[in-house]
Amino acid sequence: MGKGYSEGMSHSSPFSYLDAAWLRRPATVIAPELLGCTLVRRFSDGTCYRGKIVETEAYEPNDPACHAYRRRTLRNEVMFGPSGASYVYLIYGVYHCLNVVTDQDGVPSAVLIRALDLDCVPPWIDEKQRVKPHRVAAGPGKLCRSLKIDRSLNGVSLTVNNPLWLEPRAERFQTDIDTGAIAIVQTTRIGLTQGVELPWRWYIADCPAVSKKG
DNA sequence: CTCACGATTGGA
DNA sequence: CCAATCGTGAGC
Repeated sequence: MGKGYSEGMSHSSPFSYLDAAWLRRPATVIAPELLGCTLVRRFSDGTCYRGKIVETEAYEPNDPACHAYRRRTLRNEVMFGPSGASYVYLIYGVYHCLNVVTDQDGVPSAVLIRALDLDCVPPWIDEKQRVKPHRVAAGPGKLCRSLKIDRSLNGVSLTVNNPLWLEPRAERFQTDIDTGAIAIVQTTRIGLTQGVELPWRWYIADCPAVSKKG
């Protein structure tokens, strides 16, 4: 079995990242493949925080739960654009959610990043959250809060040294997937009122950083 | 132009 | 179980 990540990476390590070509496929294909990959958050001072993606959901055209289901609007604009951009929106007037825009230009689709296993807890995280470090980014809203992701990052290109980008699976993680040492679970999405039956949520089994339910 | 509601979360 | 909190967009 091959690595599965040679395509779409602009260069070999250490500066490789998941580029627009790699992301130019259906969200339901990308979502499970993003598990084990790394989300990097880079601040203007150069500081970077990394988190392993442990839970994702796919949103596609003709999917009633997709923000772009009805029509193109100001908010969902970026979902209609080319792959490799971020789609960040405000939910319940309180939290932000981060998506990765996927598929061909003109095909509105995205993968929601629902949970991360952070490499370290950022200093601005309050004492209360620190008690359970691997729960700090367990959930799409918490994830954005932990990495200071808001709508100012909507539509940014996910390329190295930008505020956000994605890095491929570590070799060890891929091996563990191939041997079955690590299992991926597929189930229905969370918190929806439409498209509830579609099994488009994926997460790493037995991972403490995965958001509740399922 | 209005207003009901949401891909959530944490506290009662 | 329920409130917080506000941008969005469907419908009038």
